[in-house]
Amino acid sequence: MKYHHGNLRSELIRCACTLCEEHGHDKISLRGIAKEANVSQTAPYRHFETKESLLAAVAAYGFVEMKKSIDEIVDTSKTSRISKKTLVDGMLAYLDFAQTNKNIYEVMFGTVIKDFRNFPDLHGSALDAYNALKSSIKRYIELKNDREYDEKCVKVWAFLHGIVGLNDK
Amino acid sequence: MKYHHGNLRSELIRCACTLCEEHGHDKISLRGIAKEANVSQTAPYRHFETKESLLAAVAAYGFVEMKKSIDEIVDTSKTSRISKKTLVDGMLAYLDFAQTNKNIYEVMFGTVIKDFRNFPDLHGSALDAYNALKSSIKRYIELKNDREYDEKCVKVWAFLHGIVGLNDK
DNA sequence: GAATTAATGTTTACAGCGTAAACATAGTAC
DNA sequence: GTACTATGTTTACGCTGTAAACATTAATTC
Repeated sequence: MKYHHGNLRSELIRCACTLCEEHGHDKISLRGIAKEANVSQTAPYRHFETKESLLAAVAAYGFVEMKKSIDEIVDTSKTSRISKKTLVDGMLAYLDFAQTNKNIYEVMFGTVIKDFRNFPDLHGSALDAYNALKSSIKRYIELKNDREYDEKCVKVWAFLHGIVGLNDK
Repeated sequence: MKYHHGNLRSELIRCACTLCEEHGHDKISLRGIAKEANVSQTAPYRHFETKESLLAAVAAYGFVEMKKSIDEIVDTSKTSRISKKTLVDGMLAYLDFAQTNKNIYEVMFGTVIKDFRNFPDLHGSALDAYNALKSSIKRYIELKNDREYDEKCVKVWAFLHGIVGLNDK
């Protein structure tokens, strides 16, 4: 085995995602992730300042995948009208993602990461996911201005997020 | 100082609530709580099987307080009609409680407690809070049967919970 | 009321955690 | 080739949840 891994950073994120989804974010340790990647327990510190910032990368990955899920139903690059069914399918895609990636979803929306602004990548990919939902709303109803789309989008997102949060309770 | 505390159990819950609301559930330790209550670090184990079950008591306390908050606006023991404003005020009471008790709310709805059914008291007080919201809906609109009230109540709760969850994001 | 038992406290111990510091090795630039 | 930088390892520290053994007090039994 060679001393330098080559692409440890992305490998760590991959391992973290796998272990997180398998056991939950509160059951995984930096040491366990390092072990899974076959490196020493402190190797992650060459790529991530803290455990939180590795989990921020996990969350960022989650938002990218979430956007993909929505995009597969409603192509956000287009602007033509969509049916109510398609809009609802997009929302169901959100719920399906949350259910399939329960533990990563928890990292994305829980209190593990205290402030998204500390992690620009995460902040960016979260915004992308938000805009995917907003775009699908734009293609469904006509509103006066962007502000109104934001208001509608936040309501929809809150409802969806609420359903996810109350699930199994 | 006497050897036996007298009412350590409730004192521990009180300390846990205080420290939790002050620092967040992920920043507090059993040892810290024990120290706050002026007992040895393992004393809590005479009253709680695990840290999780002490936090379950914190969550239960939260639901009791939450029900109180709603009850103060909409007396759930009565059945007379209420105005839309009163209903909305009840919902605002929910949001206000969540904001004021941010960290305890996190314990109530987060993944700290894996399964409410492991903690009958918690399960009961959560149900009481749910029924307080449901009662206020009953006093506002007339629906066909209890099932429909449940559907409506879940939607309202999901929306409220979603708003709380997306706050500061 | 003394003896026994149960309840509730303390002390000690252990393995796992995040992470800081010192050190080792490998790839890059001149 | 030599210096520098990036990226790995080893070691160490204080904190954590909690198990086990022990101490003290309260409750129960006779």
